[in-house]
Amino acid sequence: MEYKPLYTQIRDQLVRRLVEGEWSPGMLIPSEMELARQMGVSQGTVRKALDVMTAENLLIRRQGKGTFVAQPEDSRILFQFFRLVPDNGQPDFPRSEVLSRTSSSATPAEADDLEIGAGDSVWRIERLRHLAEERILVETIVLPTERFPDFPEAEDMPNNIYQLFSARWRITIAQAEERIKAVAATSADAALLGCAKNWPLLRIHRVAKDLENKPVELRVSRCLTDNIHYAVNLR
Amino acid sequence: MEYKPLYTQIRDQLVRRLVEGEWSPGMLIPSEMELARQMGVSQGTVRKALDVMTAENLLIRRQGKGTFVAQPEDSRILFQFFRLVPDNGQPDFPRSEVLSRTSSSATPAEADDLEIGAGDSVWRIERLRHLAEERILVETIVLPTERFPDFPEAEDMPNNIYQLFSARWRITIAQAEERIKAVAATSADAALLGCAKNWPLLRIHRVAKDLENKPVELRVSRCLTDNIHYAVNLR
DNA sequence: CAGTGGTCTAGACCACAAC
DNA sequence: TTGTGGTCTAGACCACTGC
Repeated sequence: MEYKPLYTQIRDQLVRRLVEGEWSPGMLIPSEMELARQMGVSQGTVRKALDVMTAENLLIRRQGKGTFVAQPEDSRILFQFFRLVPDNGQPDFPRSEVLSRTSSSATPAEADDLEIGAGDSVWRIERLRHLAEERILVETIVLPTERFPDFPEAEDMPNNIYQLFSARWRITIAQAEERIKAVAATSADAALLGCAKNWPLLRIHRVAKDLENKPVELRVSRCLTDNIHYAVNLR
Repeated sequence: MEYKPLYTQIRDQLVRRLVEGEWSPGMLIPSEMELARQMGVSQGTVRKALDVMTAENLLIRRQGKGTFVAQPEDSRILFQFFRLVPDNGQPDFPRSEVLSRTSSSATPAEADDLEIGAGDSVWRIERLRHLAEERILVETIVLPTERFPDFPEAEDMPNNIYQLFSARWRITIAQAEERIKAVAATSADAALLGCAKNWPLLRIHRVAKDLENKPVELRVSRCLTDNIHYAVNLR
């Protein structure tokens, strides 16, 4: 019972040090040898823990240079959470236009997704996103007020909102679960996206989680997929 | 240039032995020690190769028992290529009803996806699939005749068509790429699915590839997502 | 009990980057 | 040249399985 290999214990200790802010995104962490000395295990065990964390996209290792904390700007993980690509052409990152930011209370469904109490205070952000001058999606982002104090005063929201989470609240998005459906455009969405009412849209319901696997963000996107698609690789 | 670590060379040799049918799905392969002796490397190098193949879902390892070739029926990989789950309730495997099987020639787009010549002969299968008595999707499967001789004489198609590929033509589906869009139901699809014309459907365009990464199957599914969704986990 | 994979260690050498 | 991660080896012990 409860048996955990040494390397996963080492991994958990290292994640703990990340969560507590000992190392920030982009920083060089100590070498394998140094960590092995600090933690009293062999270099091979540290290596296995680091390999696991690299597979989890938490670290980036460079031969000859060292091991670095991954950051949302790293090209390797830029598209980790953005799977919409043009049917013809290269993947590109969309620019965003904030339509509104309001404070309200969580619906029961939202509270369930975010694992907070029904009626708890949340921020609600509406964004319209463009890819190469085309409107491609409108999305609603719901954030628990408790995890994101002072949100309205935040500087202008960057394209990649997870950069802001990281820089301002030290929150790293490590994982997300998406549920995808096809839905008919509402009048409101149709007006924003410039399509006909009832036009088929891809609805992406995302719950994003932090390093400790606790839900941090709920996001529902409605996408026009006339010239783009959602790409998935099954292995 | 062209440098490949020893363990990837070992992995490639083992995949070769799989492709050539030395070991069949479900079979026990030799132990790490035995393979190390056969191939003239250390047990650790074999282990790394086996770990890679396990991560690729090609092998299943059981402590105390040995290493086995993965088979399409293994519960772990049953849902590897089927991501549609009910909004409420447990994942389940759909039953299938074949609507038609015909022989025709590949359109240019199909030929491109399958990496065959335009106009090459293909089989075309239409299926309607049900989940818990509900019609959930209609799909068109396109297979190159060259890879699947005698297809029409094949015994009744099982629910899981990849079992048939494996058992009858020794073809293992190792990977698939899916492109997802929202589309409006055509009259034909609406009639088959029992929904209104122009009702929003999830369109899944899949190219499935074998162990050597060559395209084997093209499949386009149109799904009713009123009570189910397509689940994705981003890490 | 013997045999398997799983973990852990220790040390060697290689490839790469920075100085 | 020095230090890093990447690969490879060899051997020890543990946990699980089946006899």
